Amino acid sequence: MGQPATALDSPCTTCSVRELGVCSTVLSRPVSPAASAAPAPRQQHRGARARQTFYRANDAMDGASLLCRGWGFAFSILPDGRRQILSFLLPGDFISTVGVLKERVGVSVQALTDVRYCAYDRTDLINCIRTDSKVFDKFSELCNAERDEANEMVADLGRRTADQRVARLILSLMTRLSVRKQVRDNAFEFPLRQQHIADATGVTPVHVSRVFTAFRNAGLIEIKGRFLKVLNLPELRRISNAR
Amino acid sequence: MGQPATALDSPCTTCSVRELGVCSTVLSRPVSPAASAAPAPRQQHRGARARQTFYRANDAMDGASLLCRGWGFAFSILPDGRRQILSFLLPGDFISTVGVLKERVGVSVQALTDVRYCAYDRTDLINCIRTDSKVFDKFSELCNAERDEANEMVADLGRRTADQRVARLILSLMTRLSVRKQVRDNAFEFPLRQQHIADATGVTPVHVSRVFTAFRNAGLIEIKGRFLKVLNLPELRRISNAR
DNA sequence: CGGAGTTTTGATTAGCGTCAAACACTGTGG
DNA sequence: CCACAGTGTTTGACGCTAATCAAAACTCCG
Repeated sequence: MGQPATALDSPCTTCSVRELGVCSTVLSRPVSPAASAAPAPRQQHRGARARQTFYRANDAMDGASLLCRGWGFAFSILPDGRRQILSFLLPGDFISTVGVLKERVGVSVQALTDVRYCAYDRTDLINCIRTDSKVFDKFSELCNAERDEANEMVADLGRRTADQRVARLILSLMTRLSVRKQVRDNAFEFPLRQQHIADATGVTPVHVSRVFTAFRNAGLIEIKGRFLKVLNLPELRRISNAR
Repeated sequence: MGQPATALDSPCTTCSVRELGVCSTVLSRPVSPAASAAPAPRQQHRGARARQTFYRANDAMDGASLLCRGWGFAFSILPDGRRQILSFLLPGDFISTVGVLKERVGVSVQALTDVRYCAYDRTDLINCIRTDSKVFDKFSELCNAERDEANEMVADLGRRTADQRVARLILSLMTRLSVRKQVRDNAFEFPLRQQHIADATGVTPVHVSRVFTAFRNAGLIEIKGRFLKVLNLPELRRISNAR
């Protein structure tokens, strides 16, 4: 509900340039020759404070958004009020890929840290996707990747133990951050509360604490400040696939 | 591995006409005037016997397929061999919507009953999607629906009890069949074995049996032959959302 | 230093898995 | 028509995973 601070509304110099990975680069600068007909979609930067829910399920989204800075997560709320986190969003991620195509989506999005995101004009964006075959391909690829992740998540929740799910979440975040060059020495920023992990892996916060304690005692991970360090990567990998 | 019987290879008169719902109609006959430039994608009908796995994870798919007749399911196999069913496929469903765009997908597809499906040429189909805005919209809509279902499934597996998941699966199938006019008097074809339900809901077959027994004893459902009848719809709905 | 949010720990219990055996259903060949 | 095999379902006994409840400890910030 609260308005983002003015500092967060200022232009974002990093967005659409390099750091966000391929998708934003492709979108902001049409790369194929045939694309000159389609101008880059109009964009507008916005910010949100940590803990702020900046998209609500079934609210009209005025545009398709790309996360520029900070972490977020997409979630849905069950009728009884419990929360299921569907995905964590890292810089460069679209806030729901298929949401690009649709005004109203059934998920909400909350900022985990202070974030900045870039809202593209939907019409422009769809136009761009349809006109530029490179963008079309890129976009299909993103849809596929998102679907693959959703399938992975279904398999995890349906078939794996709490230990495995937590291990896989850690590894999955590490891999994604690694692509973004944000892992050094097996350590990376980790702004998640145990409640978030619980809501993503389908267990209770209490049990997440026990799993973490077990992992720590086994010398697998170390958490200091808002950083997580993997101390025994092979073993964590083994656990994540075990059984 | 076995070749489908010749009867299954004969032309499918129902496909692409009416019964499959909007998607095939749109795809087989471009509806918007602007679409005359894009011919309907080439298509080829094929069949598979019940239990046959007719697409294997990461095999090259020669085309994007639409299920014409019979039931199937998409699944993935965990490293330890266990199976997670990702979705049940009913006549008119695309076999993985995003798979339309990609040659190799990470899921396998098996026939639940004898099936007939229609393989569209991928290049033609993508062309059609890009050229005809109605098809593009329809396709986006299908992607969105598929993503919504995946999200629902994540929430179910992460947050609901076995009773709820089974109830929701039954209701979800009933709703989808209802749209296809294949529900009469709250009863519908039900070719699933309890093993399938177990693999879809993330429980064991033994427990599925217990849930079914409980539902039967409570006068909620009745299973005869390969048909399922819902006897107390409001109560089944209540259970599916309870807690 | 106070207070809210978060994590840890312990005790108990519910839900579901595992194992094993019995039972039912269907189609096959004699 | 029956025997039999193969597949699928039901039932019981028991054990383990993770939920629940409750309290204490710890952290972060004002």
